[in-house]
Amino acid sequence: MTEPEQDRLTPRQRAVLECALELLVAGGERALTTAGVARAASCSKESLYKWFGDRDGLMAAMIAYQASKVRGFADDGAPMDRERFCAHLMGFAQDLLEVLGGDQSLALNRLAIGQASREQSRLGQLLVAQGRGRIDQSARALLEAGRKRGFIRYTDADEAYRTLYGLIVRDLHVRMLLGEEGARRTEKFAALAERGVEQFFALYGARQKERAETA
Amino acid sequence: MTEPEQDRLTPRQRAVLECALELLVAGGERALTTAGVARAASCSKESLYKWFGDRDGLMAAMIAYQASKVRGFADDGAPMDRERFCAHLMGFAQDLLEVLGGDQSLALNRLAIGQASREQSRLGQLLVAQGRGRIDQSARALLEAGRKRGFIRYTDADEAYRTLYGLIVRDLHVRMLLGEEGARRTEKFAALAERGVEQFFALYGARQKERAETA
DNA sequence: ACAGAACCGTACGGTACGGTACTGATAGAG
DNA sequence: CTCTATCAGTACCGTACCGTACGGTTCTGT
Repeated sequence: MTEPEQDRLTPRQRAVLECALELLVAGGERALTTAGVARAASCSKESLYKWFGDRDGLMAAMIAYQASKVRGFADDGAPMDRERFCAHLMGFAQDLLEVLGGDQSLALNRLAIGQASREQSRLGQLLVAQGRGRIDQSARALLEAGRKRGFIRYTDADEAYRTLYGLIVRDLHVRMLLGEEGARRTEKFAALAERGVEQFFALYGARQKERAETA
Repeated sequence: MTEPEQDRLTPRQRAVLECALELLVAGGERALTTAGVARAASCSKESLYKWFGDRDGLMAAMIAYQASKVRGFADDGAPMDRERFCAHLMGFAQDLLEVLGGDQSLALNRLAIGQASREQSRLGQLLVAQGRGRIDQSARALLEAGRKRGFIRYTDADEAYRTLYGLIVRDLHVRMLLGEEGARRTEKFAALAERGVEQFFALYGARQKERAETA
């Protein structure tokens, strides 16, 4: 838990998880069989059970492994004008859309959602905590950096972030999860990101006077 | 297709679909077996296959049937002041959250998302078209009624509606689909709806002068 | 009353998968 | 060289489920 999941895995195990992810992306949960993973990764089923316990353990390891790839934004305290802050927000928005619309993210979210009804399975919690948690933290740091410099105003950081998220993503994530064809037009992500950030500034942007004070 | 799905179904068949929905809600897709549905609904498997073709046909019928329950808003041209329009929007927002957070909606969305990877299955498309289509149409009618009366302004109705949706739902739908505990606090839906509508007015509300002109 | 259809309950074939056990190969240590 | 630990590959078992078939029962129209 405390140490990164990657350090607990040998390179061989990581390669196996990569193969499992490819399988999941290609064919959904039905294709994620223990025999199929073993065959695709050229390892024995016995090793799978030795390393990951059971099929649920394998799926959990896949989620944790994939989440460990996500890297975030950290406020380095460097000077940043309003242009750069806006560009950072736009970059975050586009990254968010591209992550959510990525093959592996969609496949893992579908997997976790499909398992959400089973009471004993905690894949959903795991995905939210490991995957989304990092993105959220990154975005919160970015918002806080903008607030400290007077570009935006809010009292509740969580509220502001969720609004930003809603303005960027809207119902696109669920539509992509449902497999709607028109939802994954990645070439439109930039325009969607720009509009979302504009609307966010309209709601949370500091006024001219306040901006002038801090400038 | 053209006629409502309810008319194509006998009361017996609707009762069977209700039982199947209960089963799905209780235990997820794993619990939705043909034998289980037959046992729960006190009908034979043979009848299931006679009525719905196969298991996929049964699931599609469940989605269409559930979608046929949704009723929408129709602009009757009645006089409506700004207060009533705002109340209508709030009602829509809260209804939306309650529908999306309902047991049966979550179960069916999980089912459709779980099947989304299978190429030949079109449950996702069906759910979007049948279920969400009605909600969208209702909301668009409501927004257009408000625009005609000068309470809100927009050029792209679709864009405005998607913004409203994003401000209301944010990432709540996916979090509920993933089974996150804190996401389904239904007692907070009213507050969420109010905040979303307020922010929507901040973005799309007509200005005082324009409102005065049309009053 | 009676024929035919619809239907319930159950049983069965075929298939697929999760998990376990076994065998042989390989590589490093002493 | 030998011993040991690890792992790939395979065979196997129990279970679950889809789809079909069949006997018996209820409903319906004449």
